[in-house]
Amino acid sequence: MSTEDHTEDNGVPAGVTELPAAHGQSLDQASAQPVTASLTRILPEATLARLTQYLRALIKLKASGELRTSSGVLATAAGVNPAILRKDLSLLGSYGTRGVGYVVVELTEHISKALGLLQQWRVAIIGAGNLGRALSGYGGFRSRGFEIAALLDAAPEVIGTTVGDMEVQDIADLESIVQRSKANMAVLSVPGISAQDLCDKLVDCGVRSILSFAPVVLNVPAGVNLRRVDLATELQILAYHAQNLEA
Amino acid sequence: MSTEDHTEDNGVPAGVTELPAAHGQSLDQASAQPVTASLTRILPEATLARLTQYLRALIKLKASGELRTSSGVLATAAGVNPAILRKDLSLLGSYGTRGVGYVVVELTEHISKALGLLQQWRVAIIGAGNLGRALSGYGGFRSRGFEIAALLDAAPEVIGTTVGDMEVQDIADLESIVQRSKANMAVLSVPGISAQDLCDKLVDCGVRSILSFAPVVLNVPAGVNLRRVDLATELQILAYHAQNLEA
DNA sequence: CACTGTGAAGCCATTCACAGCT
DNA sequence: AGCTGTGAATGGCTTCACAGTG
Repeated sequence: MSTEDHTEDNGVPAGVTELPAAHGQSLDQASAQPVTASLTRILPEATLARLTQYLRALIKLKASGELRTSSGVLATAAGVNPAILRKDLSLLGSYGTRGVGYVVVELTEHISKALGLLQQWRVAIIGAGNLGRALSGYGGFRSRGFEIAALLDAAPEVIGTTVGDMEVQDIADLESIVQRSKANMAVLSVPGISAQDLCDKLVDCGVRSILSFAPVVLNVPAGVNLRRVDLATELQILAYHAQNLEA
Repeated sequence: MSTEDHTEDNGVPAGVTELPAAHGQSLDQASAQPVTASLTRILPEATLARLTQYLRALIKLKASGELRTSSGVLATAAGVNPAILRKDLSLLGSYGTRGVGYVVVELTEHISKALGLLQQWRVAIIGAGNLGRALSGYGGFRSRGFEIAALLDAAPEVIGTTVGDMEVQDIADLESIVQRSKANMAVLSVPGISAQDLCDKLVDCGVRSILSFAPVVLNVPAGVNLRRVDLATELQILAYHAQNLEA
């Protein structure tokens, strides 16, 4: 219905974390890594953001028929420098061949596995305003293992309408809907004023990973992953740089 | 028309930068800062993100009638620790009073000034899909010095319709519209496939600050500010942490 | 010979702890 | 007495440069 909703592939970085996280393990860097070792240990946040970019770049390369690639090519495609790409990948294990490079499909799989994209994630979208609708129609999710499990809103005139192929359900039934739909992630695209309350409810019914677009500081118990994207913040940071560019 | 579009105040951090920027000045930390010194010198990206949070917290405090505050209170409201808040503020100058704290309105102004929010920014939104519409209706922008200057799209059935109080204009006329509307910032909420082309056009007609939601790596000449927010990346990072939380 | 994998160096950001004011 | 402002210490991430290897 319009130009947008960048349904395609490739893209880019983002947020500051927010994970009060108390990851169980304290040791990483175990001595032996017998290759293809399943558990990847803790990856730095910055590395994670870049891995998603490599993944996009790889998918593009595969689509254009490339079988192999190198840190130089991949780095350019992902907009980073080759050294850090190699360092990032080395944190996952040694999946390249010296003097040659990386096998596209192989590397794609290793990164997907490390990121946890081999399992299907079910996302409940809380708030069916424009942002919520944009998200529920965003092709980039479905194509990467994220299934929209439910779409909720509080406004009577919105509840019961359909967005894409999803019916908007009543936010009042959040707990039962989340349980029934087996959602294990949630996106909060609601006004700041209701965000904390809904966040608490999500946590109560077992959701441990939440992406919030609400412009408020949210408190979550340890063990819950919270990421926030703040649109006004983005523009403000841009304004700062714009101001400083002016002669 | 629904629950979302968090029109209110407070909110949170976000993105990884992307500024190939070749900021003129190399010196900062000049010796004397005669207070209220106009030019703030380069602020670290991480500090910028937090400053926007402090600003939100301050606006809330003001709204609830507080005249003064302290690093402890503000830090809690912004979700950071007091030490880094003080360090951040000290980069702007010494606007607090030892033993007392900060005057809310005064600090608000200093931060606004540092961020470049005292001038009016005019934002062209490129792409009037759900995301573009969500952004153009986002109250948090207008209330912070960001005026929506224009809303463009390519789809014939969308051009000419109104969104809020804005008429959607034809993206084919981008150059003239940007010039006439005096837009000095742009938001790209278009499909990845058209993003680079539109980005180039924006740069051509003088826009030097761009916030992109398109899931592609964009190339811009030095001197242009580009920030990117990638929704799929956010979920993927969350997936990683979710996977690692699972016992 | 080309390209990966990685120790070491360098840089940036956060935290600590306390001196300096009011 | 209390809270700011900041040097010093710490920790994490990035870049460098090269040894290792097919």
